[in-house]
Amino acid sequence: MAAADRPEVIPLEDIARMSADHAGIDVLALHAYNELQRAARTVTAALDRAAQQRGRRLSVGRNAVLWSVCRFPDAIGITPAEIATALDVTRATVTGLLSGLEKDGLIERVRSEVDRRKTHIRPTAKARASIASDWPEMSRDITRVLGELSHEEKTSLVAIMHK
Amino acid sequence: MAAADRPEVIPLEDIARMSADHAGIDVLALHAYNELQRAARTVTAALDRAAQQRGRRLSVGRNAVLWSVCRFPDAIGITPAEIATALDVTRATVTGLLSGLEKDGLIERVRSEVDRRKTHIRPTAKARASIASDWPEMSRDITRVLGELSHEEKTSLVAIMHK
DNA sequence: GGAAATTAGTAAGGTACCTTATCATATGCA
DNA sequence: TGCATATGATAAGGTACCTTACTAATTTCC
Repeated sequence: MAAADRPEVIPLEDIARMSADHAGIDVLALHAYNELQRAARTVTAALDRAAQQRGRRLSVGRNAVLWSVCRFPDAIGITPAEIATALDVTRATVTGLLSGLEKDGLIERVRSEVDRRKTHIRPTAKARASIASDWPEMSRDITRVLGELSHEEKTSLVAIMHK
Repeated sequence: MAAADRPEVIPLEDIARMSADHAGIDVLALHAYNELQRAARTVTAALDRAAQQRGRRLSVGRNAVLWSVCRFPDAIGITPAEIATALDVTRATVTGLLSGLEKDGLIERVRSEVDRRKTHIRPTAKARASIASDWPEMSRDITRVLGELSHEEKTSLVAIMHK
């Protein structure tokens, strides 16, 4: 296959042509959907590649949970149900992800004194160390992968999370 | 759990606080990463839910392939290797996805006359019918899920696919 | 003509994620 | 006091995706 024959990853704007071909279809929306999925997959792959060299790599799910956990003041600790709400998955899913993190020694479960049904999740010292060593590189990788435009990036974020 | 205790899905901007807590870490980048993954998952779930009511639902992978196929003039037909390049997966993966689409009668494989190693992939009449009936609803769903801002949406797209 | 490269496909396997259904425990309220 | 509800955990399963390694056919280039 000659280089000239190879299509650009996304041909710049045959969106217009497709819109003409398929009247009544929001081609831009479909394009957005496909790009969103591809971006998510590609970034994950790039992160895996980068992380492989220095060993550890948190899965997407575990990273999301740890991220939720670390967004809160340690003194309190978020609960699994709250994480489930934030991530829009079932509590069962969160339980599984937390168990993985706990086995790795990254979080600890502390039964609530106030409401004994609840468990407060807190990052461990190991998690803090891990974060201190991994997140800077990870954020550097992400920044490199996502390229420029932390400005529009933020815009993008806000728009997407608005949904 | 009282409503007041429940954290917003994404607390508006404790990003600043996290940035202060974790010097040297691009918190915005990590946030972008997590949001990207969550958005991809949430949109997929929403689409599944919407599509379930009217039956058929193309998986993310098959949709991406069909999307690639339909971006090109029928007369020619894209090749599996080109799809693999566009989607950034191996040819084996594409073969599998194409086989699924072919079994469903949505694409056909046509051996190239020019280079007999190659196969040209073309959407079938059934695919055209399917597209005509499904894509409008799907794009409507996506538009609804992604909310407003086809303007910023496009910006978002361009930024992400720029990576 | 023959070695090297390319293409599509097959085989076999693995990972990560998520779900539903069910429980035991613990609260809250009428 | 007792019923409805919330919480976290467990069990059992399923789906989608992707990979590496290999083969057969074909083309390309020296």
